[in-house]
Amino acid sequence: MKTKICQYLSEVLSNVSAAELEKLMEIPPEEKLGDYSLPCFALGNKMNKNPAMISQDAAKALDSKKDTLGIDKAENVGAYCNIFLNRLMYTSRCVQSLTGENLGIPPIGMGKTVCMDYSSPNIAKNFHVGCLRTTIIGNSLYKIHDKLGYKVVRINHLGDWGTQFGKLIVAYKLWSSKEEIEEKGIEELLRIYVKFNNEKEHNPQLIEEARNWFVKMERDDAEALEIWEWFKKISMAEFERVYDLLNMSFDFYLGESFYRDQIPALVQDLEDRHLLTESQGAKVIDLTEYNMPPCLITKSNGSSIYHSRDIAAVLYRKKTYDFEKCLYVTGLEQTLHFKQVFKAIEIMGYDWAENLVHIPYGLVSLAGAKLSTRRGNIIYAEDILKEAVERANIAIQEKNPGLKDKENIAKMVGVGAIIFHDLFNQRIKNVDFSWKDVLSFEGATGPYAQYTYARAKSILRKAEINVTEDKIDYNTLTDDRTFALIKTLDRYKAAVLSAAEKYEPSVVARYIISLAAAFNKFYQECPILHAPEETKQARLYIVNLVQLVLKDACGLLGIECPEEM
RNA sequence: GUGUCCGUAGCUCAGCUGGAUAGAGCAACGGCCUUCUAAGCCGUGGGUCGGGGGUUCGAAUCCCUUCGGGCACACCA
Repeated sequence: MKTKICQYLSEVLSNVSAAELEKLMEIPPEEKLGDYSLPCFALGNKMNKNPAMISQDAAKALDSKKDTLGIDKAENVGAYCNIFLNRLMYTSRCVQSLTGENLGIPPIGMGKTVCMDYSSPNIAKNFHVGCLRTTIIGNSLYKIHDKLGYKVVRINHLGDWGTQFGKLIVAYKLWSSKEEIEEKGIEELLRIYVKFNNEKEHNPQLIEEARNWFVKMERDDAEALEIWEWFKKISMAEFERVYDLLNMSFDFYLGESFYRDQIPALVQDLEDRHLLTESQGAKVIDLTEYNMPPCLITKSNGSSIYHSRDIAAVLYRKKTYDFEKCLYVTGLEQTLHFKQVFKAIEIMGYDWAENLVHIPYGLVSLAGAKLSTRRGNIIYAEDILKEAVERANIAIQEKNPGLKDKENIAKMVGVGAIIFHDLFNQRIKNVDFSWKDVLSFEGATGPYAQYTYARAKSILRKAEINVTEDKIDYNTLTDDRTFALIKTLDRYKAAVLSAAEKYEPSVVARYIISLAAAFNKFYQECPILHAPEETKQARLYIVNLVQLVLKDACGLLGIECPEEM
């Protein structure tokens, strides 16, 4: 509709293309100013004419063609040409689009592969709030890309290689035992890891031993690898519990260790390309001409480091999956790291370096202080999720004690609240963790969206009829509330596309809230089951669309919607 | 110090590819359950968009500068 209007206007107004007009066209701040508006100020210069006159001409021209363009009226206010859409035409077009394939969302990613590296927790450390963010954001971006037709390869790049395992081995030998670790699991691993970090302050020799153990690991020392495998197994069990709670999964668990045998070839390759320089015994890629610190490839003791492992990993992924894009969802603090890695790929001569995208998110703090395992300033993902489910249980007990399948619904609601809370704000924002905020079920929250869905579903159940699109009398859908709701439904496609373009799930989360709010207003003012037959059928059809879009959109965030709550 | 991100209502944030009186949610206060789930809806109060310049017909939005805060700056990941 908008396109048609702009096309026509470009014919009437001289010297402006339809595309330019479409870019200028905006949605007025207030409903009574119309559905679309064309500010003509910028056209003034271009056409060497008074903007108000242009606007007047545009309005006049549109008015004369209103039937074919699907508008009710166009009026000139100042230098704005305000356009009021014909609600009948707009509504039917929008409803038809949503009735079509995939809720009208275009498969722009068809035939393209995207690799995603996210979650990637560190072995031997608990899965905490920070890990929760990359997991939830990454999962949502996966769902969004999947929706758009991309083939997504989800890779959990576990932090399962590196000097920290040398530290753990040293700590294990000094302060723990097989029995203690078998008994207490990850808690014990964490205890000795913390102890190591405290002890090394006054005993620098420890860190040297740890590095040596890591060198042994890289040389396939049997004892070292056996201990490492064991620690990894213990950690994975905990991670799996969290992923199960979240109902999230991966295509591959390919941790850093997976690439260890590819490092020598990488070093040789870099050597051949004359990109490596020796610096203090280490091999580095010098990046001073790009205004960056050097990119470390091997340490002075010969062992690999996260830069080299990330480079090896992306080369492997390109070779194996031939990705269109490779996305990395990690904390903001790793920005420089990825800039270096991407630059290294670029100067190795790979033009696909520009398709590597770091998707950073802000830091999580607690009571204003940095999260720190050592100071006990830490919150575990599992605890948050369980607490939220517990709160949801209590809420159900209060609000709907007769509900069936309470346990499952409490899980959906509690986990939904956590996921939504993590996705509602732009990912770049730092968050200070607050139990009160995270466990809120009112206002702009996951449970609000789920509740709205349940309300819609409840109506459809009670209606006991199935309305088809051809039965709708669009004349019954032209009131302000309903029209506002339909206009909101119409924004779904744009929201999904924008979220994908910006790698920003919050766009979808915000959209969900606006749709839920529009529906709840509609619900309040427009009776559905008690409306006259024609109106009832048409409204039921809209309720059905709302329900479909809500569920679909929540799905893009990784949130499940219960049929009742 | 260098780089980078953030600064909008009491709190948490939208808006930032420039446009009409700056929007939500929470918190506060006041209404609405004999009608489709009150985890809802309606209303009231609350803002020199960190400060200062500049560009523009027009700046929360773009540029410069300044202040405040976060993060990063090779042998941890």
